[in-house]
Amino acid sequence: MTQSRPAAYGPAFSSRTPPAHSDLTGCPWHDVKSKLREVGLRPTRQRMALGWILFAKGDRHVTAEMLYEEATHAKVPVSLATVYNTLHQFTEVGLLRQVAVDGSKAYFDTNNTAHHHFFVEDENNLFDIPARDVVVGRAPTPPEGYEIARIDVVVRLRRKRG
Amino acid sequence: MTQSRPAAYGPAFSSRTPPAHSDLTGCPWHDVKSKLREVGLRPTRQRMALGWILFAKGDRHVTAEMLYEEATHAKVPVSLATVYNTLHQFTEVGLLRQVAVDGSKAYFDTNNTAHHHFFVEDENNLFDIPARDVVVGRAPTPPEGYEIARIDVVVRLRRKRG
DNA sequence: TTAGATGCAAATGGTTTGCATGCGT
DNA sequence: ACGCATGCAAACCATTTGCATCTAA
Repeated sequence: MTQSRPAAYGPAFSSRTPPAHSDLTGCPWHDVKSKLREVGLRPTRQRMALGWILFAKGDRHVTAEMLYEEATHAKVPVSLATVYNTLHQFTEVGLLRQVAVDGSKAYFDTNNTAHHHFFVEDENNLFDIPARDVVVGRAPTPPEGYEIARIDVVVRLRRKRG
Repeated sequence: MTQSRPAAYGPAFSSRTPPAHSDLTGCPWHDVKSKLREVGLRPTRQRMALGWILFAKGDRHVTAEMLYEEATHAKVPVSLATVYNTLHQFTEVGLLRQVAVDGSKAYFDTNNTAHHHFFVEDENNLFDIPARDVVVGRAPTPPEGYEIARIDVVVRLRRKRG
């Protein structure tokens, strides 16, 4: 659950945002700022910081509390309320996806492409299922008047005893 | 497993006085009592009542609050704490299954056979996906040291706009 | 009789909200 | 300067817990 510093930028990060200025190519700060601008959110200090933490390291699954602690550790002054606000705003504009696995707390996923999850209840650990391992065979027929908004698959795991 | 109740049972649930004897074979009161005995739970007044409400009408998806209100309406004196206790105990022994769809409240499903769900977010409506409409094609390979405990599929629906 | 069950109320924990102050444009 | 953004603390809500009182066996 602990996160290493966002100091080292993750590998794959630039899926969009053509590099504008040579020396800053691929710089998360830039990417985050563009990301925010693109979706119409003012790039404030805390949104930038949270966005940096969230998107600079590839796919992540965080809870509000986790993100708050990370930000605090990273010496970024943010209130928990703002973390919640930001997570929701990011979700609204499609930057994040909310995953319901544990009735008690909400997880947010930085990977908003179609994919599913593994969840280890005893460890409260949530992670992506490799895209190869397709799980959904065919979508069920929705009842009259409804259409499918999304299909969530959570494969719950337990430690193999032995 | 044994889910299909004899069905025909009036909605009216008069009082806490369980019909004591006579021709009660197949009567939910009986079934519930056996059910409880089988799993080693003492058939107390409130457990009987809650079990009756839950299992006498086929597949159901309830929240603690819903069950509490139903019981109250049915003139069954139960405290909310007991409803929670009972739901959890029933779940532990396999009489119920907990479904995580909405991060905020917990739903309990009386159908504990393998199946999945449709969930209409705007209506907070949860219901089973017909068994025919198999959704899971193949199970993903769990990571080393883990095994699959269960696979939950939630197909989120939205009203078809038209 | 006695372990287990229940009820109430207070405690918890995650999340939200109201409102005064701060900051990006 | 304007208006959204932020922080804090109080409010909220679903759920849990402590403890004294019942009750099924």
